Formats: sequence, structure tokens, C-alpha cells
Amino acid sequence: MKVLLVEDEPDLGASIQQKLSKERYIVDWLLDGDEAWICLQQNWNKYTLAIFDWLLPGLSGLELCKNLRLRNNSLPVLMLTARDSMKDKVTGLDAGADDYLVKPFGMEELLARLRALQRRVPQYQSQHLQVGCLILDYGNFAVTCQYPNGETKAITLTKKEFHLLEYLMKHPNIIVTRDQILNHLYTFDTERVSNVIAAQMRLLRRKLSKYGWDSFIETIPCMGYRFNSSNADSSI
Amino acid sequence: MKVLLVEDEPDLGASIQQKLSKERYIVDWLLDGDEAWICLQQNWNKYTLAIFDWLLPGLSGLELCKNLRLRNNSLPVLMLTARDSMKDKVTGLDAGADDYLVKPFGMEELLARLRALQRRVPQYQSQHLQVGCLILDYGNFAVTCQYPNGETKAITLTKKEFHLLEYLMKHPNIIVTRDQILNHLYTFDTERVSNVIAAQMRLLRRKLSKYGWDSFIETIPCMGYRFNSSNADSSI
DNA sequence: ACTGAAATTTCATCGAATTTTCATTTCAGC
DNA sequence: GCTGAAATGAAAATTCGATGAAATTTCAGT
Repeated sequence: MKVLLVEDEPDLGASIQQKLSKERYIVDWLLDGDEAWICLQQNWNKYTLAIFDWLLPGLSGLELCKNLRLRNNSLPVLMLTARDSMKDKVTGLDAGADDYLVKPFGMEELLARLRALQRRVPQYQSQHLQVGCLILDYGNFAVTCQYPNGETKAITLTKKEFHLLEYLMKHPNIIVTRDQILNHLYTFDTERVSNVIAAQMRLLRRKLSKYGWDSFIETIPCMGYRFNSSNADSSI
Repeated sequence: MKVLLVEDEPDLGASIQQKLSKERYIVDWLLDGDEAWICLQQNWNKYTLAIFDWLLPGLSGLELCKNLRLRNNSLPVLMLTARDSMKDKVTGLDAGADDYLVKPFGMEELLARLRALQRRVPQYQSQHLQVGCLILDYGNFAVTCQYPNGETKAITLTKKEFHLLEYLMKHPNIIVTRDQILNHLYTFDTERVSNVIAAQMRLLRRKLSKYGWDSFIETIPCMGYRFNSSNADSSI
């Protein structure tokens, strides 16, 4: 279990390295953000975990994290920092960090959080969801489409339309039943015998059809719907 | 994005549900640990995230979490609690929680931590049943065939055709009677003297025959049908 | 709290696809 | 050729989803 620790305070860095080594982690400890970035580039898949301090000489921990995510690296990152304001926490996590620990902290908690991170192996998924040329924009409740010529168009969706499209795009190229959609878009007390889904589907399709994007959504009679990522009607 | 919230304090629960709903989440809120466990068992893959309070009537959040992990369910869990001692945090995280937030907390931090958890959810993979070179694709209600040269072709089936073929493929190389099929595809009150099975069989065979795959299904006079996995007509 | 606009859901109806029935033909074994 | 079982084609019945409009709910701005 190889860990990259980037921490410029010598005492803290040393004690983390020591503690982790006792727990049979192998720790590479760097004191500088720029150095760390060079190291990461040269050893793209060498580490299974990373611990970044926020404030560092050179690149900050925040920037390291962003750089990794921009390049689709899914290395689990734990951010370590004295910044305790809500805003900082949100900034840190939204930069792509998987966890955020405020100094001073207990070693046992650090270890427990690292164990939790390790369990959570799967691939990192970027915040915005892209399937085919359609991109779901979580910030604005909208869909955009990247045309081959680089041009983009956007359509603003309502909350329900957004959820519906999100569910379809999260399960591309497989048939999702009405029941599955109903289960995901509504809380339990909802009637099973309604045709809300059909109605919402109609609203969504009507909006998407403005640019011909509704061709992505196929109805499979008696079964449900399928979002075809590759499909695309020749008009797109 | 469906979230299961288990929180017994009405005020906190309501405000979390409200806040999350305003964002892009659909929140099922339960107030009791036992109820939550029943719900989770019935909806094993329904939720993409879970938020458990530690202290609950019935099963505790900690126990919910352990139960999930024991059964290999990797639903991302955020534990919510007033306990702030190091020991509790470690216990919580080691029970299988992915994150641990101490009350009182800011909604923004909760949201940011949920976003971080959400980035790690694994991609959904649909189930397949392979017998011989035929593969039943549950996600698309289709059959595909892997040709020796690696090429694949697919045929989309209707619901009844799919269930019929599924039943045959689940019992390969043995004779299944019409009665067995009837029992499997229909509810008890169905007429025994009907011709449905033969009719459905014809529809299924007609579709399969497009690529010559109907040769897998053999009629055994006076008995029923047999799906021969290895068979294959030399044309395949 | 009140109001108006927007979002969401319900309702009734229509048309299309699926499924079943039925009458007839084909076929295997004697 | 005779018999019973299965295959077949076409028609009938049924289920399912799309749709427009109306009704209801939500929500922001006063």
C-alpha cells in the first residue's frame, strides 16, 4: 500500500510518516507542491492513496488535486488542512478531494479515514455527466451538446426533467423500466398506477426535440426506455 | 439521485430532506432503524447514497452499516452523529461508513461530502446469461451471439419471447414440457388447453431464424422442447 | 399570507404493438 | 392413408404508451 504524503511542516510530516509506516503503509513524503506534481506525473499509477496539505510551497494541495482530476486520475485524495471554515471545506471537496480533515486531528481518525478511502476503490467520476455528445450540467439544471464543430447549445430543464434525463444517462444503452424510474424519481408514497413518467417523458422529449436530441431516447414497447449513447440520428 | 436518509430527530430530518430536495436529490426519509433495514432489503440497489444517524430507534446506524457490508453491499454511507470522540469516529468508519460527520454541521459541508461520495459510485453493469455462444442480455431484453471470429449480432425480443428463451436457456440440454413453461410464464389461472406456448415459440423461432439461431431449440414430439447448448447446426 | 407564473400531475382518449385465439395445414409414426 | 401433435397465418383481443388539456401543486416575489 503505497501512499504519497505532501506536507511541509517537518514535525507533522514526520509523525504521520512514522505512524503510517507502523501500520504497514509505504509512505513517500515530499515537502513541496511542485516536487509532488513532478513525482505524480512520473509515477502516474504508483500510489494507492494521497494525503495533501492544503498550504504548500509551490503548487497547493488544492491545485494538485484539481490537476489530477483534470487529467482523469482517480487516485483517492485526503486533504489535510488548518482551514476550518465551511467555505474552505466545500472548496476542498469540490476540487476533487475525497475527504477533508481539519488540523489538529488524531492519528487514529486519519488512519480510519484512510481505511475508508481504500475500501471505496471504484473509478472517479467527474462531476458533470457526459454520454455521447450530451453533457448534463448540474450547476444550471441544463443539458448541453457539443457539436463536432465545437459549437454548443444548451437547454434548461426543470427539476423533474433533469432527474429523468440524469437517470437515463446514468444507465446508457440498457433498458430502464418505468418502475425503476418511478422508484428513483419519487419517494415511496407514490401511486404505482399513474402515468407521471409518460407525462414527464413527453415534456422532456418536447424540449429535447428543439434540437433533435430526443432521438437519443428510444421507447421499447412494454418494457421501458433506453438512452442510446452512440445512436444519434444523422441530423446531429 | 436517490438518497436514503435515516434520522429520528424530526427537525433535523426535515431540514436535511428539504435542503437535499432543493439540490438535485430525491430523498426517502425514514425515522427508524428497523424500518430502514427492511427498506434496504427490499430495495437492494435502489439507492445511490445513504445517510444514517448513529443513534436510532431499532437498529442503530452503525448496525445498518455493518449489515450492509456483511452482505457485500457497497452503498456509500455517510454517518451522522453527535458523538465526537475519536474512538467513536474510528468505530463508525471501521463499521464500513464512507464518511463521518459530527453534529452540528453545516448543510453546505454535508452537500459537499455527498458530492465527494457520489463521485465514487461504480458504473452499473447489466446482468447476462450465457449458454453456448448465445448470450441473454437482461439489460436490453435481447439475445446476442458470439461468433468464433469475435463478431456479435443482437436481436431484440419482446417480453414474452424473452421469458420463454430465458426459461429454455436456464434449463439447457434437458427436455422442458409445455406445462412447465406455461407455469413459468403465466399465473395459475391460465387455461391449460391453450395454444399460447406454441404460438410464442413460433414468434421466438421466427426472430431467431434470422441468423439461424433457431437450430438451438429442438422440438421433442409428445414431450416438449430442448435447448441444446452445444448443438449448433454447422452454419454457426 | 397572497398572488400569479411555472412546474407537475391527472384524466380521458387514441393509435400502435404485443399477445392470444382460432381455424387450418403440416408432419411423424404407425 | 390414419391419427394426434405441432406449426402456421390471420384475425381478435388486450395491453401499453403518447398526447393535449385541465387540474393541482410549488415557488418566488410582494
